[in-house]
Amino acid sequence: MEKKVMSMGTVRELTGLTARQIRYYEQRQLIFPLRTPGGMRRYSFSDVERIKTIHQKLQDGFQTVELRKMGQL
Amino acid sequence: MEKKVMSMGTVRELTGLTARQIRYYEQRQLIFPLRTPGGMRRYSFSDVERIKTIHQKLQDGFQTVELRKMGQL
DNA sequence: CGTGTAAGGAATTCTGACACG
DNA sequence: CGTGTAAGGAATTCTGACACG
Repeated sequence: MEKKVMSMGTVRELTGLTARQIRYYEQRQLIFPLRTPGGMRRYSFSDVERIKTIHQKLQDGFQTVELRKMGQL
Repeated sequence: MEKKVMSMGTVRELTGLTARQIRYYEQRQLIFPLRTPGGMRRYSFSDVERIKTIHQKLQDGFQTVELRKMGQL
């Protein structure tokens, strides 16, 4: 499940989040999608799970900086 | 591995085949990718394996019609 | 039969910015 | 801080067709 194979659209479907949210988590150094030669992001199933957890934590009141420090998620 | 999550580009990478070949196998009823509302194809890891097998069989001299009859691959 | 390619269009994604609170 | 949105461009994919052998 580590293979980075899905594009933004699929991740949006699987997580229920918006592209904006997903990209923001990356900007905050919480996820690290791969890039195709053309610049497109590629995510793994693990990334999807991580994104869900991140969003959940944010709902619980945490901030992205804290989540980054926590490391695991 | 049944989830249809990857687009053509990823499948091309994982199989080493061209989009033309992959679409042809679909036209021959050997694989059945999902379609996004916008008409884009989505494949699963199982599809990728199946595509590899199909190509191998073709190399072995089989024809798509025969492969379809065989069913399993 | 299985695959290559040029052609034109449509869907998808990307970045940087302005906005809100 | 986390997210929405309009803007313009670039990458990706789609289909139908002509070609070859």
